[in-house]
Amino acid sequence: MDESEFLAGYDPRAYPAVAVTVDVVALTIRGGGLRVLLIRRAEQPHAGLWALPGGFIRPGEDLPQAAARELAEETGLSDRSGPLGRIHIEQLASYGAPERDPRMRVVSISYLAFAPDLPDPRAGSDAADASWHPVDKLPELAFDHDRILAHGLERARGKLEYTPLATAFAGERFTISELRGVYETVWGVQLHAGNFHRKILSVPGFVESTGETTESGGARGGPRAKLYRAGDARLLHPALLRPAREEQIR
Amino acid sequence: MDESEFLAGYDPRAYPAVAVTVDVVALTIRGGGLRVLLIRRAEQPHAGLWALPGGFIRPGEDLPQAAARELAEETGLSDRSGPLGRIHIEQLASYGAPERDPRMRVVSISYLAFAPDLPDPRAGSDAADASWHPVDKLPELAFDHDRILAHGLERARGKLEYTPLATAFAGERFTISELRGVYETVWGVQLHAGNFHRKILSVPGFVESTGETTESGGARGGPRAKLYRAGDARLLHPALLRPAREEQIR
DNA sequence: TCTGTTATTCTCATACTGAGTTTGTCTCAA
DNA sequence: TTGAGACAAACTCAGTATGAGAATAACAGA
Repeated sequence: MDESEFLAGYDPRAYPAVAVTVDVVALTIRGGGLRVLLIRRAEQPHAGLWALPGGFIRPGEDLPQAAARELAEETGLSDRSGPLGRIHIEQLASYGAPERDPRMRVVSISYLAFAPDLPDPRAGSDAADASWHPVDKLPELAFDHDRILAHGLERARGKLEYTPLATAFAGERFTISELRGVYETVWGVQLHAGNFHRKILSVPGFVESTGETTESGGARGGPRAKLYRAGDARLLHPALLRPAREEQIR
Repeated sequence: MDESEFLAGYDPRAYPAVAVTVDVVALTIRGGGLRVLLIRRAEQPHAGLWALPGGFIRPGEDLPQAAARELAEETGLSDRSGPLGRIHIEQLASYGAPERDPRMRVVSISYLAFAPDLPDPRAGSDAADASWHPVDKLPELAFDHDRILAHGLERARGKLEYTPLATAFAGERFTISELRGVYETVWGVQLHAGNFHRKILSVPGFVESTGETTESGGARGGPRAKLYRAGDARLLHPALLRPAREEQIR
């Protein structure tokens, strides 16, 4: 049955109401680890549990717009100005299992956001509490948000392979080592510094030199590092592949 | 605002109704080309235009289930039995621009389906007409279905690179050349037969030999080809990359 | 000044890819 | 029956990419 034929022949209000929400998996790197923005639920069901920020879409509001608004409400930053201007947001997936919310039919469209070290979230009027949680030490999550988050993490890890997304986690200017830190943090593996360095500089358009170096060497020694900024590539070619794990192939 | 806090505090029925539909981009290979299943709209708006099969989700029905049902209704085949048992269905993306349907707010969750040469669709009671259209010679489509279809095609092309999806377009048993034909059709490029052959056999778990060969040589000559079936790999490693196009990198 | 750290560059063996060639089987038409 | 062309399969070879390790040099801190 075609959607519009349905609409022409039936009154949707005669069907049980369907609520459409957006949920945002917002990732940043803080304190040396990958973290996700969670809010603590104030109301039933699942009151007291942590959940992804999200909410009902508003009339006249597009989906990506709703996701940006939800994120802005939690971080206190506007999408238009300030550091949030560099935030990357993309659609992740949709979840609509009939019983995922015990009260009514809720279809949730999830978005994935990446950004360099964001400020502490402010608990809005609608959230009891909000904070950045290390993804490797998560509390129990409300609804099916653990599944959504797992999906977001896997998407983020995959996207580092063939897009310059890692630069979105770094500052405006960064060193190759900082970029390597992003990969190591998100992938949770150690990379060979020399090979990584060679690879980054050999992928066309990934990074471009600023001609500058850091003000001083590293905290524990070492020479000053050259500074780079993000290049103009939208895809990395050849891709920067994770070390293959046999278990994910079969 | 969290979805459930919203729900606890507000009556969703007080908001304008939101309709949730699924739309299916069903792809198959027929007549030497890649084709998509389209139905001709019988009702306004866009009556007479072609559209992707889809429809309203039903109470108690999960999203993938709704997509499978819509596809089954158009093809006349059940997902549980027959050739449709081998169909691959995955979620594509969601579309919810406020004005994408002129009558009311409609959020559509699109699904992508691949299958070997499917039978002719039967026009259901709800569709004026249904048929497989070559993707390189499309009619004008209703709503934003051109965008959804373009997204589906790009996803399909990408998935051939790192998953054994191509085998879902081939029959139960196939030759390396047939598999190469799938890649050439979906990607729209010519591949080097020798290199392709070497590559397919070198990727662990992509295909496994049946020990058999075709009954006779090709229509225009050539030796009998060995027959293979799909292997147990879920990811291809190393991946089978498309020839890089500069324009998609920058 | 000495020691340990780290950025950057090299080396070298192995793996993968693109392009072309070789061998032998098969269909079709003269 | 035979020759031409088609095609599966395997091979060659040069160019490129990757993994592992080592070398070099700049720098922090003791």
